[in-house]
Amino acid sequence: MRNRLLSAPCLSGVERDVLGEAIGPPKPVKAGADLKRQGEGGDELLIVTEGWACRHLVTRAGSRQIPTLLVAGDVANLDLLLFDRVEYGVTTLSKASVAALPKSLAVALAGEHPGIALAFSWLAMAENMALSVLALSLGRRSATQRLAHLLCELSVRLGAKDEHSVSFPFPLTQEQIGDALGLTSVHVNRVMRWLRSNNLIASADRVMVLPNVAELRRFAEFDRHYLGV
Amino acid sequence: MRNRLLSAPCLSGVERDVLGEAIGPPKPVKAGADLKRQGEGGDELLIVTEGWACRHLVTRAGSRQIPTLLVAGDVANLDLLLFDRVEYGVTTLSKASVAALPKSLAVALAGEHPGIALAFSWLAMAENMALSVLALSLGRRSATQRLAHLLCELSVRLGAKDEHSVSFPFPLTQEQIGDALGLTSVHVNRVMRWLRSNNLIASADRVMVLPNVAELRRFAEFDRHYLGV
DNA sequence: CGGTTCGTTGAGGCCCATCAATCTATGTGG
DNA sequence: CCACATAGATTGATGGGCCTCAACGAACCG
Repeated sequence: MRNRLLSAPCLSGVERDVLGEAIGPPKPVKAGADLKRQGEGGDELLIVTEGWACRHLVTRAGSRQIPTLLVAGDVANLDLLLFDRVEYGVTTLSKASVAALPKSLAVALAGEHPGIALAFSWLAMAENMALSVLALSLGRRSATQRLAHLLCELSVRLGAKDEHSVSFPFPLTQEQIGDALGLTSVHVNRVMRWLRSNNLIASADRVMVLPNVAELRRFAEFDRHYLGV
Repeated sequence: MRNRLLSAPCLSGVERDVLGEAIGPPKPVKAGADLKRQGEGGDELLIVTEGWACRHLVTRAGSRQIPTLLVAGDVANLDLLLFDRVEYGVTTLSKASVAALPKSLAVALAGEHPGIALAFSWLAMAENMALSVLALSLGRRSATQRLAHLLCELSVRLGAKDEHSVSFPFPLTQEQIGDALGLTSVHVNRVMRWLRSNNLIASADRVMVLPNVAELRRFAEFDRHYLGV
């Protein structure tokens, strides 16, 4: 089972085990469940073990932005470790399973094991790079490139084999995609049509197919280095 | 002298001193100097002690995005601590002074002092929240709100007194502002004109004046909580 | 079978980019 | 000290990418 936190390179074998055992058992959650409201606190880190979730922010007018999509193995609210409140909400986007790591326990472990403290840093810095690349997308890329780039990123994060053609489960609605890309669902639809008609994607039922990953990456100017992989 | 890293709440007094003494002396740098190229490595953390700098990414077509403006006290390339290469460039935007903290020394200190390791985490997570809020701006806010929000953020980060009217040094060109907001310099100019004609800003020579901070914040939907202050 | 969510498509309009010109400020060399 | 070059600010005209509004179809579900 993939776990982004446990895969930090700065963890020793012992530390990895200790940290792994501190994480509670996964619990099933419905789609569309608000795990955390924007600005709330809480006393446990949430780890998505199955399905999809996201962090999101909302303007007063009600439009939503998803800075981070969360897939199996991702930590939802890492910031909570060192901040009392967290400025984003966490919501499931599909049926999912979520495990908890008590904040106090995480802090204690970080104090005892330097490698665990570094693992938290590592994860935070990795998210940092991803968010910087997102800023480039949102600020400077066309809608088409933005979507293409997101799909390239997800194919890597979901561990798809690096072959000519790639496919992975993809349960998001076009509205949710739009919220991740700063677009409306209507425009996401048109952009997907364009990518499909150019054989860069071939979505089926809840499954995304990238028939020619190399070309899609070239088109999106995707460079996987920023994912820390 | 403000220092973002040393102001982490998880540092003990001793740790703060130890970390402070590990940082080298500030060295003067010209405006527009490339301290680090996109994708480069390096063996020292850079800390801006005076003037302005930025992290930036560039598309193949050459358009630039600045995810983070760096002012006095900010760490430029924190990610370097745990990653071999860093996916953004660092450039000064004005005449500046920059101090260095050797990477190996920083890692060693983090290993000996849990509080120092947590301070790195703290800073990374704080940047994380700022980047998430940036994503909301870039994805969902109008150009005018984006600029207003940036100015509100800078007034807080530069430590301006929280009075009815606020002013702070502001040496950026309109092109650099555009790169931070995902806009062209031409449009930045028009947006500034609009804000000026509505008495929300009153820029003088290299100095930004916010005559009515409360109203500007309301307009920008600015909530300083995300800055971890 | 009716209701709801999501995908799809069209028409029209606005925000912001693009291209281009002018103006000012700053500095530089003769 | 002036002529000139350069960078940045300002303004106009035009166009396009994406939003908004609206309608309809398709899939799913109780």
